[in-house]
Amino acid sequence: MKIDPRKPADLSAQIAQAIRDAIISGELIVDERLPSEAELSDQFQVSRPTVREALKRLAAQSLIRTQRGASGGAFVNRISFEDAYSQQITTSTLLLSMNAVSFDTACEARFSLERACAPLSAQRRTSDQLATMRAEIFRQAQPRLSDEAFCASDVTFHRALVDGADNPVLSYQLAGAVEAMQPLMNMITFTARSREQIISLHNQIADALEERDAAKVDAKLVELEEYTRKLAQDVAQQHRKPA
Amino acid sequence: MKIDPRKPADLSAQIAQAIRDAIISGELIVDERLPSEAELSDQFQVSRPTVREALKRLAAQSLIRTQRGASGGAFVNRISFEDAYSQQITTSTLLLSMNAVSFDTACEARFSLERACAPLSAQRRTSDQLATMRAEIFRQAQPRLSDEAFCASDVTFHRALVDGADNPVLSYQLAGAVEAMQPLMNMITFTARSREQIISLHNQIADALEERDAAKVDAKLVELEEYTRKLAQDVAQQHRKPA
DNA sequence: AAGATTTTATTTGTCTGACATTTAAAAGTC
DNA sequence: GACTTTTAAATGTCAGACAAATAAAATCTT
Repeated sequence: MKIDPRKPADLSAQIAQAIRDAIISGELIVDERLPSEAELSDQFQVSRPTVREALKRLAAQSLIRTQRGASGGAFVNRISFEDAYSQQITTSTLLLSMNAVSFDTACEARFSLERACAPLSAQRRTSDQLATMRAEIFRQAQPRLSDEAFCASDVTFHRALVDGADNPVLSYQLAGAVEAMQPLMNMITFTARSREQIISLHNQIADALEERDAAKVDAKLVELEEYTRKLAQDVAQQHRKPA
Repeated sequence: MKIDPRKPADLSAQIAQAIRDAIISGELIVDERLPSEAELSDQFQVSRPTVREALKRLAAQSLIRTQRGASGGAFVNRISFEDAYSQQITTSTLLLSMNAVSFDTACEARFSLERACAPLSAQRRTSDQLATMRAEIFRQAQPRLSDEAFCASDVTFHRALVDGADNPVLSYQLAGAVEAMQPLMNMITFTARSREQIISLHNQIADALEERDAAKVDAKLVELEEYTRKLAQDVAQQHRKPA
């Protein structure tokens, strides 16, 4: 692990990159302890605060964890699916909100990915997952539910569907797409009529999963996508010419 | 933005989270300048190094960028698709390598997602993207190509397919899945026979895209997935009883 | 000798104060 | 008015110190 002090980039960024490369290449393995901050400052010929800034960068990416005390230090972290989820959700959410991604584009991506899970989910869904979906549908039918709570329940429903595929890699990839849509969905005002429609489709999706009918799940997801996009269009139109 | 100094977590982590929340909630908007490090240390009642560690954490997530000099400072960064790609690839790659995800699981996820793009790509692919795919197929046919280079070309081919869907959100999500598979794919030794088979399928996929035949693209992707999994199984079997 | 307690050493977390470097704006010069 | 110089503000880096946590070693007690 070497750095070039003449490079224009910040030393702490260079050091972080050097350690990151070592982790990715397998030179440093999971749970291995890095040299102490003092040793690293010697090794890279920089001060301790600079080393610390580098380590904090890596900690922010969940690449290392630190522990105080004797026999403490910085350890290479095994990135868990949990860690990866939350990072992905943060990034995806900001990516959509900051880059003026159209509702249609996001919606298309989300439903395309979700439909990719549908056949697997139809095969493998557990009764627990089906029960979760039914419970969320029940919650969605409560008339006093706020729009935000309705959307949150929608996310839970769809995550259960995705988890039904029983493939953690798929679940991880989808987490970003499904959750990142939520702020966009929150812009929609759901009328009693539109909620009824969505709940009906949710019920049909749950039915299809119960029957393990992949084609029907797919068809209903297509319907749901179309309906969702229509709702968004209505909102956009009302914005153009308000009452 | 407030922090609680009594909390067990590191101050720099708390400060980073407070600023992160402010960005996510929209309290801080893109290109807005954060207070200077000195001002932040006053505000949070901590020292400048602690503030700096917090800022480096945010910089590692591409949430802020910094600029030196007068009228410099830390600015809220617009997360680009580029930034998000590279972060996602790093995370996905480590996630797979560190968590003993089986080849089958990763492969299933990757092809499921890719098949989600196929119908859109069949509709929208440009002739440029088709040309890229043909060029990569040509490269793959070079007999002197190393296994690593063959895999790299494979990634380029499949990314072109995904980009054909003309949906940046989909491309972003897929980048992780496709690229993260590469280290796993690199474990496969491609014989002349298996390369021939893969190239043949690539050609048929390109043909199908040229004809805008979504069903055929899908079918060929299924074939390719099956063949890839078979190759991996052979490798695993050879490991069990080596020559 | 075994177990409980205290001490000690190590390591990260934090602070203070300083200097270097970069950069844009202000001041000065022709 | 255009160019040059100066200045001020901000981040980047350094050195040295102390605080706090923690595990291991040493000591004490029974």
